[in-house]
Amino acid sequence: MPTDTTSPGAVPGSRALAHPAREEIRLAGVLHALADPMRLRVVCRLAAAEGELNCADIELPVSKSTCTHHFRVLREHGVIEQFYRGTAKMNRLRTADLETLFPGLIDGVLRAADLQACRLGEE
Amino acid sequence: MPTDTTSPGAVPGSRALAHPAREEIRLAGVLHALADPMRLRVVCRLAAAEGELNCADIELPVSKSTCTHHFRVLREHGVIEQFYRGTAKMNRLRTADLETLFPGLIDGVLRAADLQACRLGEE
DNA sequence: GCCGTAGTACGGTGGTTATCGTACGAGCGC
DNA sequence: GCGCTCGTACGATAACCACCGTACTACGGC
Repeated sequence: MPTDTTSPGAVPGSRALAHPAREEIRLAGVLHALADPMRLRVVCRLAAAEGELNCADIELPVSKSTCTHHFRVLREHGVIEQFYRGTAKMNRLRTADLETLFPGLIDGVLRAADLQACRLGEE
Repeated sequence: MPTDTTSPGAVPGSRALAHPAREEIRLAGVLHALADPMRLRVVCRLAAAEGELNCADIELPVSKSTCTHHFRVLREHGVIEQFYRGTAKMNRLRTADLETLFPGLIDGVLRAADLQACRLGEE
């Protein structure tokens, strides 16, 4: 059932990554993926960047392997899309899919995250 | 730091339940609380009821003790408010608090849950 | 071909969670 | 008081999760 696509932007010949198809994305899964401060931060950065971002560009205060883990959770629950470009792994929010399935949800979460960051002395 | 209140509507003499104060509620906690199908269902029911609901009125396909557990998670993360009335335990969404902290968030989640329920041949 | 950089895979650890069953406590009605 | 209903507390279990380190693979440049 997992549908993988060699995403547009991926260099041909790169290994493919499994992504859930749009109709396989579940609300509970998305909420679970967002319910972790580390992952929430990733999503905020991606949203702010409005495009694709290298894994390494989003510095997290955890080890490389934990980092890989969080990105995988986000991908497997349909929140982000990942593909390889050379040695780098690029990440992009699945804005269109999420907006179609759950209109306004991600925006709401991002706004809430911003508000909370302000309330608690930034960061 | 946990602030408990004998909620308005509680019968005096009832045991009190600990609730987080508004400023203690965290986005990640709320998302975590919502990231479970069982709890999501509870929240939807409460929202539809637009008022307080008995624990037993929200039938869940799990045992009584598991039920207690889920309600506690929702309360401890600031999503619902609970108080005793006689032998019954009443539940109410903390709509005002959540709307102040994260405007639009709960509505977004509820709308998303509705849409998904429709998409997957209802419930 | 060799090296560096980016990320993965694997195995492990400690903590949390969802679930249950059984035994108990608190009010209500008779 | 007695029994009913509603919910709790406790103990157990199995699954899962966040995190780590180490060993590995893939690609690009020299």
